[in-house]
Amino acid sequence: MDTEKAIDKAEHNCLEHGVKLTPKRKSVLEILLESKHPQSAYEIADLYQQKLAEKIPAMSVYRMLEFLIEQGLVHKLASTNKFLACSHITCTHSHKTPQFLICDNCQTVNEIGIDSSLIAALEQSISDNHFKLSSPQLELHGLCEACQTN
Amino acid sequence: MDTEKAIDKAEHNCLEHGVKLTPKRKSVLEILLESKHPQSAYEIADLYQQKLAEKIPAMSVYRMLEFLIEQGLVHKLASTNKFLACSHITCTHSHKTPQFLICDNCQTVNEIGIDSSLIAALEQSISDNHFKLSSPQLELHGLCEACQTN
DNA sequence: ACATTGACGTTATATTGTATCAATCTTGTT
DNA sequence: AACAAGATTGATACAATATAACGTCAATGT
Repeated sequence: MDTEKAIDKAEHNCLEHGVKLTPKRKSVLEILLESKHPQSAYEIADLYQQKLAEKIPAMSVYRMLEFLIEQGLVHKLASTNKFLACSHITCTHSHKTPQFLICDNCQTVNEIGIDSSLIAALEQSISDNHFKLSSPQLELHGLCEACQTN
Repeated sequence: MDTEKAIDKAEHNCLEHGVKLTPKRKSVLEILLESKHPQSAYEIADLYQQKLAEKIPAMSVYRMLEFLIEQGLVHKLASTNKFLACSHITCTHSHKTPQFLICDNCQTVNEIGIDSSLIAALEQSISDNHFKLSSPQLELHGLCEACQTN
């Protein structure tokens, strides 16, 4: 994944929405783009300090993550309390239900695109229960290809 | 939902599996069965104290929850860090993928049974990504029927 | 220039969860 | 009954995650 391209896209995106991708916000996004695995807010604070030789309060990291999540640039994994850059930042297609395959062994996460007809069927099944989905996000735990063979 | 019947079933269940549903574990399960909403571990500790006029350490609550989850009697909602009794304790059919519709307004949770062919398709889509699911659990946030109209 | 707003810092505190070791209770066996 | 072994629970400490409240400063528009 091309970090630079993603950052460009993110900046463009923020401009369009009339919000600011400040240097610190950008750094946090960069850190997540360069991370192989999802990171906790405190881990991000550590990485920030390593990378920029400057301390950052966890409180600030949470605020920046909140911003990035609002802009759809970052996702939070509720099941692990960690954060990761949206892997579709550079895509043109509109974002829908994010779906994550989380490897419980090596922690890598695959943000997949489940067949949209499947999602539609799922949503139908849900609306049959008279329920109105807000932002569906599927987090599925298991083992990735590499970890299955070990 | 009939608490007593569920407790009976749970006891039977534990007997079959050669594990013990101790009085405290039973109390924790009762508390969840009688709760309208999912509860955090610390909330359960408070309810326990109210109900039994006896303090219980949070650590113990966590252990009892762990036990109850292992027995499939309780679920943990990863997205909210709360616990709830499985609403299918008294059912005879085998338990599969638990799926929760969580109302973000009133906190009620509906444990639904999504069409099994749908789940099968979802799992197919996942195995197409060379991923091996461990215990799929879907947590879907939104608004329940009652809260949509308000 | 001035007021307003947003971004960020600072501190404190709440909430959720785990590690560790001691005490107690069960159970099976002798 | 007496004992050993294991499971259960208590007690204490602490780690990890998250939010609240308030202050400062800079950017922005009027």
